[in-house]
Amino acid sequence: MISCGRRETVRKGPVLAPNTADTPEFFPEGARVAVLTSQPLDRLLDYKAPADGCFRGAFVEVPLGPRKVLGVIWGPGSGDFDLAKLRSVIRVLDVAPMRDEMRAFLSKAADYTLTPLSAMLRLATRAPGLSDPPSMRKILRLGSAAPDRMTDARQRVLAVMEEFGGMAFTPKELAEMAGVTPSVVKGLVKQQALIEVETPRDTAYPHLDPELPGKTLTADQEAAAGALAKAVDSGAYGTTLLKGVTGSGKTEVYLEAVAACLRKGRQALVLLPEIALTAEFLKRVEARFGATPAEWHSGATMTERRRVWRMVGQGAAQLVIGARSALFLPYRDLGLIIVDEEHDTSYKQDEGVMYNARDMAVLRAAMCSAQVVLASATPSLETWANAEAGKYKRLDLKSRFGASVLPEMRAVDMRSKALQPSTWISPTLKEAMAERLERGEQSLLFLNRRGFAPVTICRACGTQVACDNCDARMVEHRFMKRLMCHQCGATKPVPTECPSCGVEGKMAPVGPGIERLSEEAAGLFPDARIAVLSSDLFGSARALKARIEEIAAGEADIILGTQLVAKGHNFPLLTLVGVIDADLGLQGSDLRAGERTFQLMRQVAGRAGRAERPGVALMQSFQPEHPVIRAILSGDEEEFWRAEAEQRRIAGVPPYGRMAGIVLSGTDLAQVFDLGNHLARNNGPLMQAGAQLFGPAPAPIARVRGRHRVRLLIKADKGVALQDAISRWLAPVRLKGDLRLNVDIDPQNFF
DNA sequence: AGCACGCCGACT
DNA sequence: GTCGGCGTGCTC
Repeated sequence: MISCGRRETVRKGPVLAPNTADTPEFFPEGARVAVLTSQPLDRLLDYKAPADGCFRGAFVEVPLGPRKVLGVIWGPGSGDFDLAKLRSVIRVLDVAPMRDEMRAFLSKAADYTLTPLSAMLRLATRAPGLSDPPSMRKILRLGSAAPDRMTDARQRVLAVMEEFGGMAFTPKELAEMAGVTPSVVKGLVKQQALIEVETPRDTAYPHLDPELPGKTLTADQEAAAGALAKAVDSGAYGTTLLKGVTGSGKTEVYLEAVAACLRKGRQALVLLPEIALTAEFLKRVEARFGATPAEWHSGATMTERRRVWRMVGQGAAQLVIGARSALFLPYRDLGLIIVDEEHDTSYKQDEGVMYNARDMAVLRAAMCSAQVVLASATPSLETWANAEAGKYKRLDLKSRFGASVLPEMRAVDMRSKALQPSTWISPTLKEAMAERLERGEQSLLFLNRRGFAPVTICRACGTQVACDNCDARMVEHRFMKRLMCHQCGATKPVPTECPSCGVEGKMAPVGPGIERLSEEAAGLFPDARIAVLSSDLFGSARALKARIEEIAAGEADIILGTQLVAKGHNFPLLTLVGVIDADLGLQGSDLRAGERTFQLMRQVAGRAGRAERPGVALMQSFQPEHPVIRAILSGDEEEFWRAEAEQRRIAGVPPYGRMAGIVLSGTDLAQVFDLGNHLARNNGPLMQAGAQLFGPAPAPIARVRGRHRVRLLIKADKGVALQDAISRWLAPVRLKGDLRLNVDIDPQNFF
């Protein structure tokens, strides 16, 4: 992460032109107002407006029972609550009020995801200290008085102040800069040669300059950038699919759209998968605009979050680079949303509020007349189909270096290879790796399985060790010398005797995991520097990113990675990608399995030879004639999408039909099933809407953390008002005991 | 989400 | 008798 430093240019007032489009309704003292609180109540509460009144959209503190909670003035009160019991809003908070378009966005998003509005508000207020007054700090200014006696040290301090005229320093910073002790500074303050001024701790983000020269674009990129800029200039809503293979310069192109947006005085947001939000990326943005933008991600400190939230609301952050939830920041005038790697599955939140940030970006943009750019080398079928149907515009970027830079892609037919037991690197792949090693280039082996071995089996009775809480098989993790459940995280020691038949010494690891693959690679190439990139080997996203940067700089010869490595990192020395098991994910019940495999392989393949050196991608497969594998190898993407689209159309599944999942869970299986059966029997609203209901059936992972899970699946035609039917269907449900019900509109994971 | 209210088992 | 378990229900 790049530190912006704390010495920002002091900037008074918002960077953007004042936005006076709407003047929200005012409620005088004592008027009845409806307040949305962040408490999970799922309805508005009436209060009396505070002394001095309040505007619609104001963030307020209200009494709720014995507590004070955060809320937003949503509109006039409903009036059906006893006036005598009505309590007063305590105070209006000192933050930018919520804009009408944001209120509308949260409402629509709540309706779409069937999530209580209060949960949406919580998503939109995930910053600390909103109820506190803006935190202040003391900074120093040059005073008018001259010090009584000029000393060397004092001279140095004043020189620093002169030199950095527009900058704000705390006493400590100034002392450090001038190389003097704090007491020198203190002395100058006492004599009024320096004056202490209280200023808000949260300062505006440095100004971004869209007029700085960008990278030289090819004619192709120029045309795409021009089209995006024109769309942004229109000031209207629109969505564009920006498709281009790795190395085609998508980032440079969409940064020009950002530049157009900044020129217009509107804010821009670049959404990235969390893992792609790297220092390297921020450096590219800084190089284009001359300063670092605001950054929003899960690892941000409280202080950073507060500053981003407040400054975004004041229009004092022109550009936010952020993960999924940056979509819910209180932008003052959002004109452009880039969703980079739009197909990435991490855009779908699978816990709590289950939303797809890609879809919500389109919704938000439609509500605030902004443009959306969905960027990807391998778009999701939904996006591809929307472009086909003309709902989205589509811009295709050719590779900057011509077609020749696409790596040579070949399948390694594993049926003809007689591999040693418990080895997974074919001779073909081994040979290619040896070549790279000799030339000082990097190889990457991709295997989407964490741990050492996915299964531990008893060679005496065939029992597979399963988790005590879930029905999932436990994965051996040799680095921590334990078995782990990837569903609930429970661990236990690797048993020496079979938990089922009791026979000693017959427990054996079966199948490959990334750790085991690294042992094999180390055995084949004892002198090579091997790096393993698996999410469970890193304590923090920061540590992982740091390691990725080291590797990119050449700190490894062989990189072994899980899903992580397919997410848009640039390894300039990489010229070989080996996909250990290209068949993983082709089978299975997930309707997007084919698409996922396709994206993953394309993207992993895109790693190879991104720089000047040509790359090779080898895919080890037991079914090299499978349409997905063949589509990848042939390079004919459109053919793949057309075939996949046709299959989905026939099956009536997204994007040609609508789906929703209902997951019921609880500790008592019978109770969970009872509820499932009850829901299935009382399915009137669904049937009236013409939807189909499947289940209840045990969810694919039937037990997680000791809770039984039962799933209902709803399928409907595209035109059906699915949310409306589901909410009418579920309205009478009262959950007893520890039963839980989760609605997942457009499920991505079928778990 | 909290927090109170309330209705049944094992203690002084 | 009463202390406290956490199921149920309310918060303008």
